[in-house]
Amino acid sequence: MLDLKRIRNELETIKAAMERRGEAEVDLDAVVALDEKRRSLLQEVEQMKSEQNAVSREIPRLKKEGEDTTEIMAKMKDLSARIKELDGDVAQVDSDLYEMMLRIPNVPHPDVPQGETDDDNVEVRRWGTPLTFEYEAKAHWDLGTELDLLDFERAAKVTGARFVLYKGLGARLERALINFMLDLHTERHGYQELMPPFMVNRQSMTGTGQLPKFEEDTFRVPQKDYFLVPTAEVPVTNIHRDEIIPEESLPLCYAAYTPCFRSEAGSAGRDTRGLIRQHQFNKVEMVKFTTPETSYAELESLTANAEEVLKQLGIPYRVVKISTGDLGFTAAFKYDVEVWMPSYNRYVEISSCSNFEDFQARRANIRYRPKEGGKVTFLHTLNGSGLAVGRTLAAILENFQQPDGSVVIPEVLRGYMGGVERIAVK
RNA sequence: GGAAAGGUGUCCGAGCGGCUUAAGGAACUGGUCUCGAAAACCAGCGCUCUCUUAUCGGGAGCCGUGGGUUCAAAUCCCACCCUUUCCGCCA
Repeated sequence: MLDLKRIRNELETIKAAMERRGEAEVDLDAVVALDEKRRSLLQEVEQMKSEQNAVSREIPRLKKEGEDTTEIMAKMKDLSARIKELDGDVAQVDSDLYEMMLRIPNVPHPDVPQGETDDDNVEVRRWGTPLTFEYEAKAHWDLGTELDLLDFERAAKVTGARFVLYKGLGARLERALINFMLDLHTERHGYQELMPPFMVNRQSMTGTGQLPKFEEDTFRVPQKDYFLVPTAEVPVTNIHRDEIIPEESLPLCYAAYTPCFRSEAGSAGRDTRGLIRQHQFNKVEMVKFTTPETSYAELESLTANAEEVLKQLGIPYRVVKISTGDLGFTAAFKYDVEVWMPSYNRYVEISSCSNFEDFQARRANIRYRPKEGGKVTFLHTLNGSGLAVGRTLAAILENFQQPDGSVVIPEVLRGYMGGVERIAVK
């Protein structure tokens, strides 16, 4: 959520920012008009309340002195009724304004490249060299099926489309990746491991920005109005909702594994084969809470932490700066890490590392108390995948496939795989 | 699912219609004392909105959430949420 005062005072700047995002539906003039209406109502009703309070303070004294208060009481009853009426109007305006504010996206950082789609994202660096195959490289869904690691058909029978059943060494490899990533981030990168609830309430989903705008992308549990987590970002960011954190404790760095559930509404027909786009997938997520001054430096290290996973695995990747058209609702700035995927013959997103600045902190009311006695202030939140596990497994199958149809296991994973060095057709 | 107790500021905790402008601690920030520190003492110290604004200052609201009663609600009533304990069920 943006700062209403900022919209009021820097209207043209914010308008330009929405323009940059290509957000035509955001009606900032309506927000400003409603804000003005709210403040004029407030002035009126607060003046009345002030009078009510003053008179109410007098009543006990008058009674004590034996004065007749029936006339005053009658007047105050009238005033009280008018206050109640106006309070109702204020509440209505407040809630309308809040609903509008919840649907306004974040202001992009000035360094975000201008663009309309992901084609306008800007590559910032590459690591590793994509392999050239002497033969036709197989896609991970074929490799996974042939090696009996992945079973899409039976997953469809058990549940439906866009689910997968991991089998044998496939399940083992998925689990090995989760453990490897968590160990790397907790032991080497200084994150605290968390295992949060996999369902969250509506307030949490609103706090991180999935709601109210993107409810159709979620899986909802109707009995309790809970939501299956679309990413660990939601439960982990919300653990500090409505809290004030001493600056000495910052930055707070958490790493968490969760399955992620997404309905992928509007993605019909895209990436229908394989592990790339599933209703349920595993992910290790990194989340940081920082001061405003350090958040961009922390974003660099967060991104480096995600990249380190791929460096250790030995999979070629690149990092791109996301353009305004591809930025996403909540982010002020975002890097994507993309792995080389031979079957796609291009780089595919495997991690998004975002700085939300104070956008989520405002929604979720997460603040910090400055060391030097300053005013309690909204902190900055960041997060990034470290990494999407299913896509990592897919990248391993494709990048480490051998001419005989087997797949070599990256060295760093072998300890997690009971020493298995290669998965071959039985 | 049933029963009981409870949710108060950064933390602990009192208050249960108008002597509350939310007591009292703790923490924190100044100051006194000290060679220095600790202790002690003195003072300051909540959040949100709003008016006026360079500041100072004024007003309103905030005691789990939302309604209601009343001239007046932390306090009374209703609904809901959460926590703890006990019972039931259960991996």
